[in-house]
This record gives sequence, structure tokens and C-alpha cells, in this order.
Amino acid sequence: MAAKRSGAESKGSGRTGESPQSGQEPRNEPPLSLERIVATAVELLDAEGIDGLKMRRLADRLGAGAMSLYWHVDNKEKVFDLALDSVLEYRGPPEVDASRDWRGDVVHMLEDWRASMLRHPWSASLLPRRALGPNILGRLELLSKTLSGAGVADADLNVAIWSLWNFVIGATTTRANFDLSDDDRTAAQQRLTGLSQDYPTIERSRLLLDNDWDGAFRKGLDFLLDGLAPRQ
Amino acid sequence: MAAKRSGAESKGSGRTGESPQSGQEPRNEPPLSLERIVATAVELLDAEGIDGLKMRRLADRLGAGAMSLYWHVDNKEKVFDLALDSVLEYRGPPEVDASRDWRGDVVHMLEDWRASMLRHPWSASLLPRRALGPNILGRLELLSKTLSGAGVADADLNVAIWSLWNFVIGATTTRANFDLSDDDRTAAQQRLTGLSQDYPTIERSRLLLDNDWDGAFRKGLDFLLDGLAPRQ
DNA sequence: AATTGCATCGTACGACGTACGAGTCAATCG
DNA sequence: CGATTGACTCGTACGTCGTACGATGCAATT
Repeated sequence: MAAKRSGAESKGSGRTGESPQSGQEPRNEPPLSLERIVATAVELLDAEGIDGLKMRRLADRLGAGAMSLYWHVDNKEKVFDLALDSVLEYRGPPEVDASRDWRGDVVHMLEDWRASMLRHPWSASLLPRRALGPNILGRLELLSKTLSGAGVADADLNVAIWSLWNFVIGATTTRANFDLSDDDRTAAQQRLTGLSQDYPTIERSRLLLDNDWDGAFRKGLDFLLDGLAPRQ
Repeated sequence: MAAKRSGAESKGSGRTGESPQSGQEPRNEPPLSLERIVATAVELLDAEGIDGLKMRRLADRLGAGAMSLYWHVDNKEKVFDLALDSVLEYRGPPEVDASRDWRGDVVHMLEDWRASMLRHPWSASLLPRRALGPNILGRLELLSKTLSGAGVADADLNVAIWSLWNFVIGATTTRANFDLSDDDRTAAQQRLTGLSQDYPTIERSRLLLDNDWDGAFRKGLDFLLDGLAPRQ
């Protein structure tokens, strides 16, 4: 197991913040911390994509040496875990007091979930193969509670949650990986149009050409919710 | 662009199969070919997982030098693309002539899809971020045709297909990455039970503990299909 | 003044993807 | 028949990556 800390918080250590004056370079960087590392990792991932995250580059951005990161983090995998979960925070449905319709709450949370991931497209391809962090578990718990409160039987709860989870995961990963670049997109379109005699129905339904991802997500989600809890 | 071949077929080159007798090592390996490379890549992926596929190891298994692969394949990414698509072939629904119920056909194809991917767990995490190969497109085309023939309006076709796609992708990627190892699994369970006061509803619904993945998939799919095309 | 423990980082190692160019061999052509 | 060509193989080498290891600095404690 790891000897270092890797799990402790660094809060409350009461830095004076005056010391790093040795006289040479303009190093006003605050000291390293898990929070700063994770935040910068998210920046880097946003800017350079999933393959753009290298420990050396991350350290550069932090004004630190590459190996300094390893005091705060076990390895690169943990950086991914933390960055992913940090992006999936959720602050609950808009309403403060009694949430009137559970369906609206569910849709709100899932659309927010999707939006959060699409704001950081790398997160989509990461989520399915990473550990479940607290923010993810929090969302699942909220979803469970809402559905349960809406009258979904415990026996169906499991299936209902997994179905919604599957839908969100599938939709976001697909979406996030379909518009990586316009080049890819137009190339794929051309290739597909060239293949349209092989796949006529796909062509006709404009399956891969339609750009209304948001609408498709919402409509599909409605269909799924209809199936899970028929209205009346 | 690539200078080599990378897209041509190697069939019909009519090897005599007698030549490689130079007298030293027991090298009875057949010559390299795209097919052999892809098949061996699948073997290696099955055995060692997604991180276990290295070009040198792949070449070793093929009894070839590492750089020999690059004559047949542009780069490692292409190996992934080809391995993925090769695993997703589909031979149609069981019935030969008139397929009686479209719903049965859809379920059969999607369950087969899921089964194919779970037989090769690495494929699940690969699918969302790779190009669409012919076998994938073939399945989508079949799905389109079936749904369209079942009376789904062209306007809804897009949403319907994406919803089903999302469901399959989400279900398989999640499933494939949740039982990588028993160690991981029991560790996660313990961690979760320790956290059960934070997530009581998850705990109660046995969300992460229930092992009936197949049943959950089937039931969720039924719910979704109910929503997409209400029975009567 | 000496000790301790947190934190940083330079160096180095092994593994990886793959560019490059030399090599082999069968088929083709004069 | 020898020369040429083009399909195919592979050894070497380069640059980059994650990270093990140990030295170093520095603040708080003794």
C-alpha cells in the first residue's frame, strides 16, 4: 500500500504564505495541494484532451517539479479518478423546499449530469471505467431517493436506476466522442454518404447527421421514463 | 496519408506454403496478414486486457518482429478499431424467413450485442471512442430497418435508435468494468458498506450488490421498448 | 543545537510507439 | 538467364512516458 498520505486532507495546515522569498525567479505559486492538482488537471484535460494529460505537463502548469505531484497523489490513475469526480458535483434541483414533481427533478439532475460531462468531454470516456467517487454516488443516492419517493417499488428500483444510468452514460460518451473535431465529423459524414447504399435506412433517418443531440436526449429520456413509470 | 497498403485485402496471393525452410528454428508460423493480426490482437486483449496490448507483445504472439506489423496496419489505434469491429459481427435473428415479431428481433439483436461485448470486456470501453466499423453500422442499419418496419415514424426513428444504442453502450460498459477482478469487487463492496450511512437508499436497493445483470438488462430494455412503442 | 517529519525535485530506468532504412525473397521482364 | 521490381520483414534507434529512489530544504518541536 501507499506509504505517503493519499487520502488525507491538507486543509488547516495554516500556511503563513510569506516564506518562499529566496530571491530569484517570479515564483508566486501557492504551494501544491490536492485541490490545486485536481483543478489544474481538469484545466489541462479540457485544453488538451485525455491524452494531453501527462504528469510532467501537469507539474509544469503548477510550477512544480514532476515528482512533486507524487507526494499528493499515488499515481496518474488517481489523478483521473479525482478529476472525474470533481467535475460531477451536483447542487440539487432548483426548488428549495418541497419538490413538486419527481419527474422534473429526475430530468433536471440527469440533464445537469449530461451537461457537466459534455462541458468536459474527456469525463465521458473516463466515467465507465473508473471508481465511483462521492459525487457520483451522491447522484445515484439522490436518484434512488427520488424514484423511491415517487412510488417505484424497491424491486424495480434497481432496474430503474441502472436504466437511467445506462442512458446517461451511453448518451454522453457517444456525444462526447462524436464531435471531437470538425474534420473527423465531415470526414465521417462523407464516408457515410459514400456508403449510403449499404446503409439506406440509416441514411434516411439521418441518424448520424442530425445534430439535435439535446433534443434527442430529452426525448429519449422521456420515452424511458414513460416506460419506467407510465403516466397514470 | 499512409504510403503502405492499409486497406487492401491480402487474399488471393496464393502462397505455396513450402518456402520457409531455411533450417534453423521451428518456425511454422503462417505469414502475417491483417486477419491474423486482428485475431491475435483479440486473443491478447481477452487475455491481458486493454493495457496488455502492446505492439511488441502482439508481434511476439505472431512470431514476428514488432515492426512487421506496421506494414499491415497504420498504427496501434487501427489495431483497436479492427479488433473492436471484428468482435461485433452479427448473423441476424434466429428465424430464417418472415420474422414474426419485431420486438423479439430487436431484443435478440441487442442481447447478442451485449453478450458479444461482455465476452470481450475490453470492447465495451473501446466502443464509445472509436470509429464505427462495418459491423457496428450493420447492426444500426438492421435496427433501423426493424423499427421502421414496425411502424415507428421516421421522425421518432432517430431518437429510438439512439436510446437503444445508449442503453446498450451504458449497460455493457458499466457491466464490463464492474467485475474486472474479484479483489476490486469485494473491496468496492466493503468500501460501500462502510459508507452505507451516507447512501442509505443505494444500500437498501442493493444497487451495487445485486448480481443479476442479465435480468436487469432485459427488464430495463423492456421498459425502454414500452416507452418507445407502447404495446397497443 | 539537534531532531523530526512534511514537502520538493533531479536523476535515472525501463517500457512504450514507431521512424528509418537495410534486408529477404518471389515474380516479372529483358 | 541475369536484372529489376515490389511485397514483406525486421534490427536499431529515438523521443516520450510513468515513476522509483534518494538527496535536499525547511518549519516545528525538543
